[in-house]
Amino acid sequence: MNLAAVDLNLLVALDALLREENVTVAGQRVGLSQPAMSHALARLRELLGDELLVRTGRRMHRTALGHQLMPTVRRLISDLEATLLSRRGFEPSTSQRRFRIAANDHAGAVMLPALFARLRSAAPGVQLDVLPQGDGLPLELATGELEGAIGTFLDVAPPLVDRVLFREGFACVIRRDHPIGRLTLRSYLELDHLVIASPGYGPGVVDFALEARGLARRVAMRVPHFLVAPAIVARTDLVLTLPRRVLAVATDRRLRVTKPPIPLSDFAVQLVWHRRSDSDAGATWLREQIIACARSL
DNA sequence: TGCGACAATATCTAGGGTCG
DNA sequence: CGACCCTAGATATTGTCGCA
Repeated sequence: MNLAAVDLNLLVALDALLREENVTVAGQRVGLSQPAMSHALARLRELLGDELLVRTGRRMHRTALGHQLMPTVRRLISDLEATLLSRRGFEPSTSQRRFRIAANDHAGAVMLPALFARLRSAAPGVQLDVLPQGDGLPLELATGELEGAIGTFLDVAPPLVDRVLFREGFACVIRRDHPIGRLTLRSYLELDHLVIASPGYGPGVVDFALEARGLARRVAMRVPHFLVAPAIVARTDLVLTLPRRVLAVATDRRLRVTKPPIPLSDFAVQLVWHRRSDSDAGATWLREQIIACARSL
């Protein structure tokens, strides 16, 4: 294949097609109409001698080759983006760039209000997309899909880089008119617990601390997001152990906040990024904003 | 069976390259 | 510099599939 004879714009179309598995959406993503994208797909099929996407009912699915090409194509596109963006530099006041970061519930609620205010003031044109943390986080960072991730990460290894934004401790919460008096270790174990089953923080630390003393708590309910948890505690006899800073954003007058009746080690909230984005002036600027924001917490 | 969603196709247009 | 050609993208339309 003669590379000079290949329209490298097709690489952009291929990237969008493989990621979206949808011709219409892929077209919207790169600013083409559906027929134009369909035409690009036809040219790619001709060029590569493979269907790349096959229709199954109403959906399109990647072929084996499509699946195999996807990470390579993504890496090529994102390397190109990073190269061009870093050469251009980054001007916050005029930038229209869209940044994407992942954040868990806790980090998001604690960091995002201040971060967004900071971005709005310094860079009114930039857009910030915050996505949930999925299993594919390392790949998303490596391919430039995400500029960074905020949360608790136990094993960060090169080429990923991390920086501790702040350390977080725990508090216990029960409803203000709860019949139980002081929250002692004994009453803590007698009560039913509400657990926030969000990965990366909280429950694990509590359970390990209890287990080290040969104790265990009784979990009556699990919720995926901590923002609903205080409202549930306010109307039930459940006890909730949660990161302390959460209470600053989810305050409820019906709640009584106490110290946990057992010592719980605090945990780090980190910013993680891929080394490749060190050469991306915009991503570097965004990281500086996040770090400055954490410092002001 | 009709409708909506989405991919593919037909046809037209505009922009860029080549050549005389 | 103008005529011509090629190609990508747009609009309009058709085909296919799933669902109520």
